[in-house]
Amino acid sequence: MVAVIKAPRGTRDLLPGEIEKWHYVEKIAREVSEIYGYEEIRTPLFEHTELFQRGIGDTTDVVQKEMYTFEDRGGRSVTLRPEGTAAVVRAYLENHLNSGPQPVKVYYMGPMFRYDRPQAGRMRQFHQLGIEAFGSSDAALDAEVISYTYDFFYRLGLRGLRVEVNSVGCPQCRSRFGEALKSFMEKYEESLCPNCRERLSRNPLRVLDCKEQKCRELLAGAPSIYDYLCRKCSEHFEQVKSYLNLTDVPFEVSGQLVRGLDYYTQTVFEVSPPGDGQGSLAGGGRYSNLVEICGGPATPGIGVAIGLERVLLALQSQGVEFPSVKKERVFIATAGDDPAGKLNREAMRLLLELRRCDLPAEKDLLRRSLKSQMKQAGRIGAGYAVILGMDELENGTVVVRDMLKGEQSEISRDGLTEYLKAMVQIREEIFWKAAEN
RNA sequence: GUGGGUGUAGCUCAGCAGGAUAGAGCAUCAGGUUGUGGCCCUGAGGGUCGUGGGUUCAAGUCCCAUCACCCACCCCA
Repeated sequence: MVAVIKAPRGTRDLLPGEIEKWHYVEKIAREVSEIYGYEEIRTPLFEHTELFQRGIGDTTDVVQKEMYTFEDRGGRSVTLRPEGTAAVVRAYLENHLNSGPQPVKVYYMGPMFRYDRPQAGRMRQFHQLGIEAFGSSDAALDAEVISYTYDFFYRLGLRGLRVEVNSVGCPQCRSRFGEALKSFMEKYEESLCPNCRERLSRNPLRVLDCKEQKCRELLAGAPSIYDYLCRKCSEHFEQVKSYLNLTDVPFEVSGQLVRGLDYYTQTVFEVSPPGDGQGSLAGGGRYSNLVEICGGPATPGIGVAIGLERVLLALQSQGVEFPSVKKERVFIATAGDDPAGKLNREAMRLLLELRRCDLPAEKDLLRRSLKSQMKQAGRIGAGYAVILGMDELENGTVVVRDMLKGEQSEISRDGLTEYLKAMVQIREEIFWKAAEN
């Protein structure tokens, strides 16, 4: 036997039993998006490599070591999207959404790809829900995006989340602050962790969220970003906080919060699950230059990306129950010998008839014994079994067995559909009422 | 890219200081006399013990390498 091929590292299959949870999360995502006025956009799963290099930033880890980049047969360098924002910006420009009514508010949901080493809540193919809003730099929009994120989590049933908000200012504020931070930290260079020494020259702001104890202690005396925000950025941040206070989002201001993607300006935020687990559930912020970087006119934008695998993990660890809406199913079984295939043909007719009437129905597909068929009916959770034998065929009847009660009765073949429809409806009402309590 | 852990049937695991045809529970399939599920009983199928080397009279059991998975770091969702 040849070896079975396994799914590539960092990818996995979502099987029946688990996929229903995804459907539920996706349903809530669409509902919240609609309520907040975001419409769906779908962009390709791969783009020209250059889009991500320019959009995300050449110096970021994502671009430097995590991209799935390859040449297609035409010699073009393409990359499996590692995140959603750059592609949405591209689509916004390419489809001239910038010359339509503003703001433009869209959401996306789908797989992203990063060549990382897999671990809990991190896959090479993972899924994000995200929103992007273009054309407005109003602080109310910042609050809206954060509120959307929180609302999505809240509706799913997640509680106790930590929402951190910060402002990294515009490029001017940032570079002034970076210099200040750098000259401060350089005084203690020998006490810094090797990583931070590296960061000081490359991207000084990143030392702010170092987890090393020593670095953290030093940071206590470090300059604050808030002393370096220009008047405009400072005012914007004040407004964001004040709008946010009008919502029920329990946020905290965190001057240490820095995000790893280069395009963020001003507002940045992150949502993490309770406890000291590092992985955040969502991260986002404002990007005032990204549209320009991608070749468009200066256009403000803001967005968030939510990691759905992590959301599922958080739901699981908080013990959130998923609603299961199961439709009643009917199983058609044939009884006794059927050498001429008469029963089987009649079962096929019944099957079609029930399905035409929107009754989910199954029949035996393995030519098994009645006993096995009943077993199968029970296994798939059929509410009713229809049993058809030679006697019934001759009498123009059929036996309907209530699989929950274990009772059965013979009814006329012609009235089967109406009978089952009525029975199923009654039972669904009972389920519905039970679910209400 | 770095570090740590794990790797025996589909699943969860046993396998005692290395020694006889590698086991259990669950799952699957078939039966428990004529056309009936969920309980019970019986039986069957299913494993090159991740892979490749090595040590040994003998390795699932020891050593090395490799791969995969898990966890953590980096970074991020």
